[in-house]
Amino acid sequence: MKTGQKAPLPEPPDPPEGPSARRLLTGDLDLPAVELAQRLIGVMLLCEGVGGVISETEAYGRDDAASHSFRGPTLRNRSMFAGAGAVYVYRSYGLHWCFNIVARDAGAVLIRALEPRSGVDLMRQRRGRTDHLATGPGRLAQALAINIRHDGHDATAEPFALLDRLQEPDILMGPRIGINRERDRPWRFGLKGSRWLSRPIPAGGEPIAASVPRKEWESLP
DNA sequence: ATTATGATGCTCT
DNA sequence: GAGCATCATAATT
Repeated sequence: MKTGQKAPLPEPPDPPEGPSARRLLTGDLDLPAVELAQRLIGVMLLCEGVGGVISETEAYGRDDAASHSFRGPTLRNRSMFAGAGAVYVYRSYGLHWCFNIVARDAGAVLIRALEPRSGVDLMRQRRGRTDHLATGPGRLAQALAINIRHDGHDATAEPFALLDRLQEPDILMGPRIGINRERDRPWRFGLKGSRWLSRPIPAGGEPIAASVPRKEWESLP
């Protein structure tokens, strides 16, 4: 019998998604932030061919005090006002880059984690380690070499690619991480059962029907 | 296992 | 000067 030792994690194989997945277009991204955040779970994100399957997202709405767009356009957040499908990149805590895809009406979806699938060796090299390659927004950006120079680019065009999922995933929801305002909104979404999450989704964050928006979350009290 | 803390740069008050 | 949509390391149960 085994001791309590945890088994080393097998590294992910290359391209299971294959070339058959449809590439998402700007029109696919023109959704309210809460819907887009769910729509992107299971989608493959690549930057110059390096990336994997999105496993965790967070939605930030226009009328959401936790959102960078809440107080209107500024130099930093101008990409959030560039229309759905734009890339919004900002620096976090002075050290890390965070990658967002802009949703409808100056909302955005923070891509918080993905399952490495393509270019894993390069991701390891950039991260300087073999595990925890893209679980967490700062780690993800480092692994994909995303930085401020990508701000304002089109998420559906080179160097980026979004390849659609082939099946509707089961999605968990929970409170967003690292914010102090609007803590009550369960706008963090994760692929059910995935180990590629920055943190587990707390129990009680019940599964929701994949990609079905809940209107009651969309309006402010 | 969980909690604390320092690093670091930019935007807005 | 305050406050971050964070992460890695160290200290502590």
